[in-house]
Amino acid sequence: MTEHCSHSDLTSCTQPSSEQVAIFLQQAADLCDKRNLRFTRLRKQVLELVCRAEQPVGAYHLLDELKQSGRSAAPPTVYRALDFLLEQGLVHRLSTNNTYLACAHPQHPHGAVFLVCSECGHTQEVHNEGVNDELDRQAKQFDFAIQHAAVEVTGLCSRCRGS
Amino acid sequence: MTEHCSHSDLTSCTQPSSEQVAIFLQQAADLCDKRNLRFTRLRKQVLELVCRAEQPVGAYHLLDELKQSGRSAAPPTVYRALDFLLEQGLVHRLSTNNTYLACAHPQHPHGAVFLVCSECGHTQEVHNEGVNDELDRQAKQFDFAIQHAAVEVTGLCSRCRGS
DNA sequence: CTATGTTATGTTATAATATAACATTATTTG
DNA sequence: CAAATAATGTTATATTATAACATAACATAG
Ligand SMILES: [Zn+2]
Ligand SMILES: [Zn+2]
Ligand SMILES: [Zn+2]
Ligand SMILES: [Zn+2]
Repeated sequence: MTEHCSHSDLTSCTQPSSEQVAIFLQQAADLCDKRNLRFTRLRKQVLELVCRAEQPVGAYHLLDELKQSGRSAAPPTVYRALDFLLEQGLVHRLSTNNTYLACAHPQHPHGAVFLVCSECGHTQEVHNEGVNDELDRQAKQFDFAIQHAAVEVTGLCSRCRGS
Repeated sequence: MTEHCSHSDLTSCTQPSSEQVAIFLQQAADLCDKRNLRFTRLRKQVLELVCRAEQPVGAYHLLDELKQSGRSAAPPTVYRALDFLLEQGLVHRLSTNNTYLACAHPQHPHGAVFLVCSECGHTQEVHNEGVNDELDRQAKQFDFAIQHAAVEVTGLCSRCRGS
């Protein structure tokens, strides 16, 4: 049904093993190669930081990490890298809390639903065709051409409810 | 099916007639009364500005308008009023473009879908039970307790596509 | 392998959005 | 009225993001 994806067992790229991160970065490199785009050291570094984060991270958090790594970095450094990664579908941006997270399935474009815990920040990326179909239907009814759907659900994860 | 609502003919409170605005403000006053909350002059003024706006407006735009009206105003002035109106369900906040718009159906709480034109800014509030049901189902599957769902669809309205 | 154009990054400054903290005023309640 | 509570005023600052221009790295043609 979908093409092979090393992350097919994951609903999110957060908290992956080192090996999973390595595979993810290689996939990103391949994808950029295929599109004749440069997967530069900076872009790779930012993607790795996003990928290794336990939760979606803010741009200035990434900036701090870049600086700590010894690299010269200012806000445009990280925002430009993030913009590139967003355009290529390698990361998502959560507008409800201004954070970024690695995409669980960068191979194919998709509308995603994010379940964002307001307590611990843990965020689950899920792909829900029912929601997408319903939004498509709704858009058609209003003669509206969808460019991007941000579906961000805030609430409490099971762990934070202790249940 | 739903209780009476003077806005039942509207999918959004933007671009209403003066009379519709007046009715809306009266409803807001009644609602605050019922909840034993103060619908102060500032809160009323901010709600009216949001309601009269042709499109969702930013906080600093509202701030400018407040200043122009002669009132002493600083950022907290408008953010506090907006926070109150948000809590009471009288306005919505769009996190994708940091704007605020009057709620089309403040009488009953609801999950809403917003169709936001990226060209002209025109925004349609629609209530889609299919989306809500699907999100509820998805949340249950992950044992996730929804607090708020932000469903913001960016795209081009029919007018901006010239079709 | 240079010259030249293009893409990416460095750097400084600033814009846009939002909140903290504390003083003052208005409103409610006893 | 006095005391408590709620709302607003005021100043400063935090957070998020972009503009503008300089430099460096890379690609491609001659
Ligand atoms: Zn994704
Ligand atoms: Zn949690
Ligand atoms: Zn509404
Ligand atoms: Zn439009």
